[in-house]
Amino acid sequence: MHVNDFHQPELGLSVTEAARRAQIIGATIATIGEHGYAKTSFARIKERASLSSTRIISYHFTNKAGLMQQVLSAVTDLKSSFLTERTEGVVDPADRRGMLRAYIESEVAFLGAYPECVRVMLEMAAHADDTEGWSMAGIVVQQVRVGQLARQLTQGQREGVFGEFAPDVMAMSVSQAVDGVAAQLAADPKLDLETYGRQLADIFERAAAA
Amino acid sequence: MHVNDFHQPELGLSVTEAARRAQIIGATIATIGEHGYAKTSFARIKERASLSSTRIISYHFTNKAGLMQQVLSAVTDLKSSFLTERTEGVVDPADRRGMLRAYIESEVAFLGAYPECVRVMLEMAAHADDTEGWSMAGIVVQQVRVGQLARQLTQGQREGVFGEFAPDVMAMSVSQAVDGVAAQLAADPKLDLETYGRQLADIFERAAAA
Amino acid sequence: MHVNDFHQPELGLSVTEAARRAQIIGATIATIGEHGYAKTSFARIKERASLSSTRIISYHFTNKAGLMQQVLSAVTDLKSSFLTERTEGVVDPADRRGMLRAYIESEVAFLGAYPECVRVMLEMAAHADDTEGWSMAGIVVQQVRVGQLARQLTQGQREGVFGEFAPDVMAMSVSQAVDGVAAQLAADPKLDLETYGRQLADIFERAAAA
Amino acid sequence: MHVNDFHQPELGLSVTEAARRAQIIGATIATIGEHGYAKTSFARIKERASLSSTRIISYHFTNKAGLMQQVLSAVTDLKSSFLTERTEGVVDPADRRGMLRAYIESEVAFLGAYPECVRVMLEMAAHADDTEGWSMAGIVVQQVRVGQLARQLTQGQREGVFGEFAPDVMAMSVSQAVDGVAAQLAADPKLDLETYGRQLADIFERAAAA
DNA sequence: TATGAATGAGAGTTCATTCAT
DNA sequence: AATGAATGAACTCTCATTCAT
Repeated sequence: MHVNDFHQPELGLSVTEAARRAQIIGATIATIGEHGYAKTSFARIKERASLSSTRIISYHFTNKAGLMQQVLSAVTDLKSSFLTERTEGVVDPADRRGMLRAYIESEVAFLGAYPECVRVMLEMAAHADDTEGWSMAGIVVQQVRVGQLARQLTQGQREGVFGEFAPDVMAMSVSQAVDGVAAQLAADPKLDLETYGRQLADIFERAAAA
Repeated sequence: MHVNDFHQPELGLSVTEAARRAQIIGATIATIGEHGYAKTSFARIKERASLSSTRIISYHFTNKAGLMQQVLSAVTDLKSSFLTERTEGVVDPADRRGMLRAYIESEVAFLGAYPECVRVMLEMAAHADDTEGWSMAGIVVQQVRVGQLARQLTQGQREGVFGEFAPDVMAMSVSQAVDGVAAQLAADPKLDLETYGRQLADIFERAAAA
Repeated sequence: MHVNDFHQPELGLSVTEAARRAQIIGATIATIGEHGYAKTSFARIKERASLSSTRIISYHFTNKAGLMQQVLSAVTDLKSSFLTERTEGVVDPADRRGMLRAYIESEVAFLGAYPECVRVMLEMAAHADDTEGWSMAGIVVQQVRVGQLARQLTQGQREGVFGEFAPDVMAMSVSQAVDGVAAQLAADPKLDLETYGRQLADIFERAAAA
Repeated sequence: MHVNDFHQPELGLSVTEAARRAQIIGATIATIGEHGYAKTSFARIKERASLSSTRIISYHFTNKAGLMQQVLSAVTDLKSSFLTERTEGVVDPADRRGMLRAYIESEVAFLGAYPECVRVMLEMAAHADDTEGWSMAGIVVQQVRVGQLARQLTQGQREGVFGEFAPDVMAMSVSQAVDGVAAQLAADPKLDLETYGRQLADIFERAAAA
């Protein structure tokens, strides 16, 4: 799956509902990625998608909230399919240490693969309260992931693989550290993410070690 | 020094330049704290400060950017004086482990003492590119702090107090984890910050240990 | 073609894009004509065009600059078509003396026919630097005309029809004299333009004579 | 007399009423000269004169109109003294042809000597109706001069020195041509004014010749 | 499936001026 | 001779949305 799945249809042709929506969503992602959420207006999206008027956006989506909601799910879906594709079958779910490392490294890898989407998620989380009417259901997915990580950690402690620490605090720290890489990457796009991911995993492996 | 130093003078009275500015800055902080940066307009600030018109804000500050700049320094100053007051003389600078713990715990303590200010700093960092023309000098101060932490860690490694890890990655993780607490606190204001701070320090102490 | 091509549609009716634009442009011309450029605000235009709000102006034109640009071309077009209509075929282009006279008299005639438009051109030239972003392409058209006149004069000199003088200085003087008539007319609307034009042509004919 | 008679007193020192007024008037002239009348606000004048607040301008002048009035007389006085100084005793008032040439050449010379002042006069004439309440008494002076020229021309015709033409039309043309040089000079500051003035005088001399 | 036309609300900013002292 | 503080009015422009067809 590629982010470029959201893109311009042949110009002038009438397009199916679905394609138009995808096109607009794609343009919105690109716009947020470049200018940030706050400067992402219908007008700007219109330009990026080469639409004749903003009216067509209002037509396909009930609301700005509605559009954003869909943008969020698109990005979230992309991420979760990326992660399952990358993790599934690779690591033994019973291997707690391996799961921790896999969590960190795959998150960092996603960052490298779709920095634009990461920016979008961060921006949307930061502006969650902008318009009333769009729940952060997508963001919640993230929190679920953090919750899962916490549970894995707790389990690992019971099994004696991990030492003593507050599992939820550790999970939060891991999650935050990963988010921090995004900022780092934005500042320096040439950052070596593989190394960075490994070093991050090293750190938290030692922190969690028995 | 308290955040409440910024407050309403008697209504209708003419007030000194400095007092007015402080009042407006205080109202701005409160407004950002409650509604977020994006919804912080002159109109809203006016209401909170019980001013007769927004015009008076434009009178005392060259710009919206100018106002925000000053808000940022106010908050930054408050934080740095809080931290020095709390850390100075308490910990031996040569005690690397102690410094790491002190860093984390004092940051978390600040969070508990001035949650509003933390919100402001986060919001402003997120909207740094909103209006061109206001440098994020204040935010840079933060980055300086992270840099100092990284140097402390490196030094500790040379002295054999700390183990092997990438100091800058560790420093970033610590900083991010601390920021994460802010979100945590916003979600659950009854969060026991002292415990949380200790647990966080524990985690990173183990991660850094020789 | 008449300036009154720009005018009010029935009130309250929805109108085509083109008609609205023409209406707004017309109202703008009238407003500049009456109050001058500096006092021509969207609000005043709105009133003259009987619009419900100034918002509709921003809707149809990207900018104030954009509107003014279009006003300028409207007026310029009007003038150039007036002039060609009046000069074309009437004077033999090889008759240099006749061309000089035709230039002066037709310019003065335009002044009489569309004093409002002349005011607009003068005002806009005077405020060319008001808002950055609108090139004075229309004004340049004027300069082109002066350039053409200069060339005609030079040619006439070569042919021995005209005497010795600096052609560009002469052309500038002619052009300026014509502009001066506008002010004269504004001060005394009953001024006999035909006579005035003839006298002006007489003067420059003698000045240019061999 | 120099335009720089209007200028900054020693900073910080209390200054006499007259000096302050001159300083402000000088700053206003400079500001109009550089930015044009429309962009000449109290704020801009304040900056150029290095005043602490615009309030001081309101203090020394009843009005914006009042200030402009005085600016106008300052400039007008400067010009008329320049002209008398240059013309007086040089040309025999009975020498009509000489007077015509002197008129043109001295006006052009003034232009070269004080381009800033010329800009001011042109700008002010163009915005004569900006603020109600300031008569263009100064501009009228100009018109008086044109009137005098017209009378000289008429007299010259009676004496047989000049040919047949409408004296007021000729006078207006001369006056306008001279103003045109200002624009020319603004476009190309290296323009050779002496030559230009002579050529202009040549043209009108021929136009007026018997 | 898509448009054309319009809209109300609100934004920040600049302006010359005035009431005090 | 000068200031500090404040002000009301007007400005252009952007926003997401809606009524028609």
